[in-house]
Amino acid sequence: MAKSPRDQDTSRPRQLTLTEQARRTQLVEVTIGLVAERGYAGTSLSRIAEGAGITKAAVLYHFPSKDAVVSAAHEHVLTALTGHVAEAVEAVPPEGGPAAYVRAMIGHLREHPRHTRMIVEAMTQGGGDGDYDPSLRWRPLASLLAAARQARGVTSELDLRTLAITIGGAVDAIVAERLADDGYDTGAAADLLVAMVDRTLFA
Amino acid sequence: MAKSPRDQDTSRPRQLTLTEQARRTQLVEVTIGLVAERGYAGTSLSRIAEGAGITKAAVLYHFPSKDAVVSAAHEHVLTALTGHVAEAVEAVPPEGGPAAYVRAMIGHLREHPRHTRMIVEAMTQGGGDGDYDPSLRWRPLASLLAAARQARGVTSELDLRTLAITIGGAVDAIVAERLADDGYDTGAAADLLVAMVDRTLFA
DNA sequence: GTCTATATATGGATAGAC
DNA sequence: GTCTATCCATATATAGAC
Repeated sequence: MAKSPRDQDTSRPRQLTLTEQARRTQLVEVTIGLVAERGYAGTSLSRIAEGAGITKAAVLYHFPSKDAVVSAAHEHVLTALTGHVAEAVEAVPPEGGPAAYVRAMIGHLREHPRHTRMIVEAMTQGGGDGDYDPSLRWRPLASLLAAARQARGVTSELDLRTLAITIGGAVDAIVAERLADDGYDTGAAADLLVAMVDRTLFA
Repeated sequence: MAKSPRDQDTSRPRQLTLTEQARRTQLVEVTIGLVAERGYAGTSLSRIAEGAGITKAAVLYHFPSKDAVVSAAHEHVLTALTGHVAEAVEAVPPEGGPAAYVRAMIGHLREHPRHTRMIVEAMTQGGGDGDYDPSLRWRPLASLLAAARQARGVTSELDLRTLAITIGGAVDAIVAERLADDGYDTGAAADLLVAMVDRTLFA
């Protein structure tokens, strides 16, 4: 039996061949698409194989299991999202951090609607990983909120955890609405959310 | 083969026997529990039957299909939630409607954590129904917001659709956080959310 | 009203040929 | 590197006995 690329010795990382890379990328893309339109439950090994034009066994040559394919897809969309948001936040002064965060999140998910479903599913079911830890999401944002307040010299009491959780949920809901209605103006929605947040944050 | 109770002539609705009622109720309860702890995907006919102490075939005697069981469970939790919230909203003057809505939603889901997962799953995958229509959720809330503003005589421009969507997402996120952390104070969270909403609504 | 037995489909995964 | 063939588990659902 041929050795799977995943089984290679990882101590001296080897360059994947171009075709291997292409296949893996293709499989990840197909998986993202399937999750987007049929949901996590409707994404089977058979359909992934079918979408890529190969057999189930061939898929399992490139990845050790179905969960590994889904995890790779999950990681891919998450990396893209966090990278985009981090870049946007770092490009503005601390006071503008929260606003940049909100606009980058909504903007990215609006531009990549196929990624959106994948991310949502990953949060509710832990798509391949163990359980999802919500604090991974709100803690970074809470830090951002604290930094913004400090930069403005605001010292009043405020539950930043709840504010961060609230913002996260609001972003999700706005993106979901956009998914259900192409005509929904996410820019205006982001503006309103930012206004609410800023008023609360700097009060 | 015995006639299923679901196959009866519906033109003259018949009283279900007590044992039938009890079984159906039990099956719905078991299903809610399963969805709560194993998710929608992990809720199979076998496990429902096992949980109720009967066989798969027996379950399919009381319901025409597995999806019918899940739909019934879904309907049950949704009816309980909307009933509770409607009652709370009607008990206060219009200006207090939005606050009552938020507190009732968070309070109910906090008191019935097993229902929560079921409702969330129903929204993301349409648990048995077709696709979920988000406007079914935000439209009633938007009306509530409009009524509150009118009662206070506020006439400024405000995107009530986005505000309603935002509130819904925030409530979901707060409830989810509570699910992940028993120590999270949902009362304080509701207070903060209500404060944010009222400030935006009556500005 | 509930069971046994069975039909049938689909899922993920493996062994070994080529 | 990909395929055929196969295995095994689990799923929903039905037919008919009791």
